[in-house]
Amino acid sequence: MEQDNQMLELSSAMNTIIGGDGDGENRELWLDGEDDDQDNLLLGVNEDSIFYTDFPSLPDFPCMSSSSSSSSNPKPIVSATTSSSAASSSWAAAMKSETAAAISSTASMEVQAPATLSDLDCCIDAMENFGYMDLIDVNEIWGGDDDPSDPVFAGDAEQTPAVIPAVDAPHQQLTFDSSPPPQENQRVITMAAQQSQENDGLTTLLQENSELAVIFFEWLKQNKDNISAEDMRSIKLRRSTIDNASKRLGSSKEGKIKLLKLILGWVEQCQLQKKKTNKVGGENSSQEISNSDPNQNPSHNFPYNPDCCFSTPPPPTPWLPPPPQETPAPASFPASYPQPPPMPMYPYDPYVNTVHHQIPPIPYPPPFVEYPPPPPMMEAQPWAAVAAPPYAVAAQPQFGAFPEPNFYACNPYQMCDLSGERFVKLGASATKEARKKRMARQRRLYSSHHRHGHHHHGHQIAPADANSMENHQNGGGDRSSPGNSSWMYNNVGASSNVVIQNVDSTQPSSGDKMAAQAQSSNQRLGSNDRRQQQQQQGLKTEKNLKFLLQKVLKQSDVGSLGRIVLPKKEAEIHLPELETRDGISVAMEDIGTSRVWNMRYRFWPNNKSRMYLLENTGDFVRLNGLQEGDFIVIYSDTKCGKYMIRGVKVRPGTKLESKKPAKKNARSPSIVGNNESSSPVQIKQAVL
DNA sequence: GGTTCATGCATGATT
DNA sequence: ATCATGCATGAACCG
Repeated sequence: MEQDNQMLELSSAMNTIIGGDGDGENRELWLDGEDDDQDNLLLGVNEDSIFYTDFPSLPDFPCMSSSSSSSSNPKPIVSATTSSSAASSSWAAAMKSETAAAISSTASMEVQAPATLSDLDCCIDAMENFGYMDLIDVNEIWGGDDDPSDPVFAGDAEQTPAVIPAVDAPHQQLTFDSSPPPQENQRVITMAAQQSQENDGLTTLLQENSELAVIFFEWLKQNKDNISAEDMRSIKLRRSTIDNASKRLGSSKEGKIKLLKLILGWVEQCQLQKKKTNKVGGENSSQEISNSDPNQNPSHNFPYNPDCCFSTPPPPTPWLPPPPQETPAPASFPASYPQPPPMPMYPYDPYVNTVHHQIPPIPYPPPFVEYPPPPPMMEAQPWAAVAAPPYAVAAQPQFGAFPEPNFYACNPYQMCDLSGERFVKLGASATKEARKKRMARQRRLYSSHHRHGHHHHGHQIAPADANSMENHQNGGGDRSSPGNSSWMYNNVGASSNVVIQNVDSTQPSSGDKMAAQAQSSNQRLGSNDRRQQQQQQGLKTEKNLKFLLQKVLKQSDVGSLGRIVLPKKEAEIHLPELETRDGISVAMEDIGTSRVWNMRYRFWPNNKSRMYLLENTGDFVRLNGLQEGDFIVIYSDTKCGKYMIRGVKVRPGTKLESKKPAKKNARSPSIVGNNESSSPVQIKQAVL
């Protein structure tokens, strides 16, 4: 509520500045009073700057570019374009020659303001999302409370001479809470005027109002480390600009205060941008790292990225997943694998072997995900090709499992645009350390694995542990997994090319040519289709899924028992070893619905053997409308380290059940043959 | 003969 | 009475 109120107030303030004509076609830009580029707006971003000193520049703020045509009340507010081209014609043109370059060359930026209330909303949403990242405190930025000292929203600012309190806090808000002594006031005015000499517009503005001077001076104090006197001399504001702004903002103190803050905020942005540019040009990204430290000054750490998500509006709500109704338990497979491949060095995979966290749902553009091809028969069978859900589907946000250190990188929305230069740097730098730690952890884990004979009772580990072990046998990016049964899609580099690797040593090598051909054909077809679909979508592959096992559902699997018997061999190979009959709980993400099912993987003693079961499958089966003859496929996501399950319905009329007697004792060899040949698992078993 | 696995059914818990 | 759990049985399959 409070935030809503503030949003309204802000919007109102913006309207005031804009002039409130509500005509999107008639938006006028000013500051220099000449720039017609309605997209170059200052206010919105600098609203932040008003609240935070040293706030990084936020060019191309989200809301603005998303703005839109649909808005009935577009509100471009202030424009301060200092991009190289515009500088010469507008803002920079007003500068004196020797100083103009200082800003124009370093402040190649566009600052935009929320154009509409909805855009503002969007901004806030985005900020809140970043708030998840602990990078900024939304409440602080937008004022969690009805803070009467809020410089923008406070209504009594004009009545109260502004004095900015201590400036120790790095991102302290400018607040007005008391009046300075008259002498001090005069001194401040003088100093401010001196600082702003050669700057007729700004000087005039400051001299006109002592309150502004105080604000200006305190701002200078706060930014003394970032903004030098030289910098200040570079601030050129034409008197006409001031006058123009005054018309919009009103000639009241409040209006002028707003204007001053906009100006100062803009200067900060420019200065910070300048510094960033210099440092980035330097080489090392250590500064970037430090700046990206969420534990540091949040206002510094706003994940600004020129190419960031803000250039693209967040996806519409259809992307939003339904709230998780199933509590997504962390994937918790004990790290125990019967035949771990030899492993000279535990490879790093940023997306695997990480502790899963439950996170709140965050809207983000779902990555375009390719799912590994089903085993041969799935696509070889005409019914499967039709009945199976598309392999390339838009994955929706998950609630259950995200890799710990790379969560942000895994989340396209929070990561904004992964191609964004700065974010790439930040992400790369930030993950370096995590990578080292992970590698060390993985080495420890792996060695521990061997020391304990693969008995990790109760140890929770992501399925990708095994995958990382397997998939990196051949080195860094090679995810082939010799000695293990799997088909993998490999996300190669950033090109989203998919490499299908059949590295299933347990597959029939020569005996089953039909299966092999079908498999090969399937992979080609599937790959091409997926690639094409992917290109159409223009999205990136985000996941590496490894096929683990498949099971044709029997009547007892889809019945009321809510349990599915898993093929023993595959279960023992691809799923963690179970020490106790109680097994382990495992979060299975339903690929079809994106729901995360908390299932239980366990076994029953059966004679001298075991019988493996997946329990709590009832809802999953019902939701997917699975029936006898349909099948499930279980994958592990090697990037995010979680299990994924897919229910595949067979084409109506060709269901296996029609070929299969209900009673096991009624099975006949011929029928059995038909039935089992439709199951890759059975094929394997038959061959093996 | 050994193994796998579908499912019948006994038992206990819950409503 | 119903449901959930888990064991036992036996058909099918394999070597």
